[in-house]
Amino acid sequence: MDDRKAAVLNALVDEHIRTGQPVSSRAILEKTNLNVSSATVRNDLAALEADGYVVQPHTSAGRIPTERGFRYYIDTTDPARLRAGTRERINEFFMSFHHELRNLLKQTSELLTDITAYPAVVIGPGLVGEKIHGLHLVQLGSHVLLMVLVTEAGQVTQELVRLPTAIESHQVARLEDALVRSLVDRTLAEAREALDDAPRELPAGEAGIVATLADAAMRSEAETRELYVGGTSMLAGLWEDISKVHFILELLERESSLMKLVGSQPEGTSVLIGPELGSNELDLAVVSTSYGVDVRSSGRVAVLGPMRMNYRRTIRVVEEVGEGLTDSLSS
Amino acid sequence: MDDRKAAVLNALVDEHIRTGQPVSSRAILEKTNLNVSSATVRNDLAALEADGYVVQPHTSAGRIPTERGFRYYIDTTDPARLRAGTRERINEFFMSFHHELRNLLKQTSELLTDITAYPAVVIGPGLVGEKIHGLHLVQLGSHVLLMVLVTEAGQVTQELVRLPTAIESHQVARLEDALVRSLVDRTLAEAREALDDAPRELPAGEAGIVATLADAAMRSEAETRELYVGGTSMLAGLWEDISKVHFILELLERESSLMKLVGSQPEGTSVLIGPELGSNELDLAVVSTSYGVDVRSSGRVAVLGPMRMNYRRTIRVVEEVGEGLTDSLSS
DNA sequence: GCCTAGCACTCTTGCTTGCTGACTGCTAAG
DNA sequence: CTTAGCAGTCAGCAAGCAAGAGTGCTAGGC
Repeated sequence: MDDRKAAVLNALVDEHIRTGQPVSSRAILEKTNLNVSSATVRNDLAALEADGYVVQPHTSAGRIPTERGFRYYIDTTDPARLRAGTRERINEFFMSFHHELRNLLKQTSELLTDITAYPAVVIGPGLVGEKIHGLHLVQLGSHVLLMVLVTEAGQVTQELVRLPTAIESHQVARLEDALVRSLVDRTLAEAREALDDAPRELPAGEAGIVATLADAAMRSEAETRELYVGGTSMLAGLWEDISKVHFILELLERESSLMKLVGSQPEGTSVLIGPELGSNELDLAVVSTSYGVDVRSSGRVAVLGPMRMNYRRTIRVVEEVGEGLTDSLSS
Repeated sequence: MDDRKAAVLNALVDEHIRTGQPVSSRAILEKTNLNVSSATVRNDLAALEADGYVVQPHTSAGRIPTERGFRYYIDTTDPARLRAGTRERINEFFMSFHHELRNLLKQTSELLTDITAYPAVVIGPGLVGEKIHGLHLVQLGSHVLLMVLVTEAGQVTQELVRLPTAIESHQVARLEDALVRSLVDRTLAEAREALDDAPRELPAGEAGIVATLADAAMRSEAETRELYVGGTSMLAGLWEDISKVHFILELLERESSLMKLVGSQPEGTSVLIGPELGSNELDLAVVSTSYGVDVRSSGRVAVLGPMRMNYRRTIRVVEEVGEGLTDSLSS
């Protein structure tokens, strides 16, 4: 790949991203300052086509990049510098302090989507913690309790517990006491052992309930990462085909798919396109980066769009937002 | 409105819901067992049009219901009986116990969307509680703490607190103790008064931090209802026009709009269509019902779709699911 | 050996036209 | 009040046509 071919390819991808249309040899000529004729560009295009970087949708049309063409463009083009207004907007967002964690993350996804005009995903910080730090019981119905568990790292689960027998409200406080004494400041494994002692202090009827509650606590061990999706309405305009919109919406709904796409990337920034995302023939690109420094405060932010997304700008924005979030959570 | 006109109108709406197309006089004849000719039906249709129940998209087309026509249909038609398989599916869902509150609500919205094929919304239970029941501090960064607050009713907020000075990990436990002693088991108003006493026990540097943390606790008072939206991918197929899909997606993203549409309804089942939802000329219908018995465990479940939604079935499904959720949370 | 002007060829796109079929409204009679 | 019959209207579809955009190829120039 010589210099001119590279320039032609990058100009072509740039232009295709801008217009969404096949790009003609003349358009490339206008966008570059190569001192050659359109016929020369056409020769280069033919070579690029032979190498699999571009294709022609039909004989008398311009070229559009293949997935390989996009890949080359992404790997060789520098991220854009953001306009001062945009940088300022991001800085302001993270300057003004956000009080509620969930709100911060939700609004971060909205910030990303506002600036990039693509749907955005934020994966919440890990907050993985083995030890139980707090435990609270709330009675919802005669047979139903809500048990709120807080781990040492700040992870919260709200467990529902259905009791075999009705319970009086004055018993709830006593049960809570018993559970707090036997579970708090212990890992779940340790707690299980400690359990055998706890029931002895309680009336016979309540011993069984403690066991039920403790079982519920055990179950909550699984890490549940929180996911914040913003800007789904954007995608009505991004993909022409309504069936593609449907597909992407479905993807955004399935938390597991999103985690696989975004969550399983190595630390740092990554751009994945089309087939690299698993399913073939998928007009999708995902730009993501990690935030946070230790496992408690770290997660990922991501933006997704069609393959012809504005990578230069989007990558920059995602990185800036990732840094802002890092500062907010761990400085 | 005589009997035959009512029958004609209801048959027309039924058929329009089924096909989405304008309904001709002949089609109505085939769907009803009226012993009249199509010309008679045409006369009735002309009368219904004069009364504003139906309109003709163009001269030589059948009729489609107006918003008033839909309203009449909804108010006079009985909900459908569900197929045994569907009823069983709902029962099974609520029989198998769900351990995590957030999961239960999320999956309930998915159940609704699965059965009805429309997007669904679940508004979480109130869980409003004034008194602070638990408080936990977690250190995220040198200047950032995460404070988890649990109210008496089980409501959880995760407050981020930025400190003016760096903090050592051994101080966190002491701060937590101080806050627990002064805030737990008090309402936020009472806590504010109690605050003046707490700092005396602590080293000078930490007194200011306690004040900062207490301020954060005060701020979290605002009730934050949780919203679970499922089945957004459905709407790619429900509305023809992509700009409508865009509009509805936007609506589903704005929690405030959803709360206004769904949350502000009186207890029981309600069906709102088009203009009744605020903005005019809006092809939208919302079927919702309340669940739970007291303020702690009660919220709403809702389904939304185009005005030509299958009301008879949808109303039934929403009500059954609402009842199931009520049992799960408050029996 | 690389570049370029010129030209023939291809294929999409948009427009027009005409036709068919679906419904209605109206009229006059039962 | 109902109905048979008929004329009138309009959307939807397909075919045909012209214009325009863009390429590939060839032959000649540096």
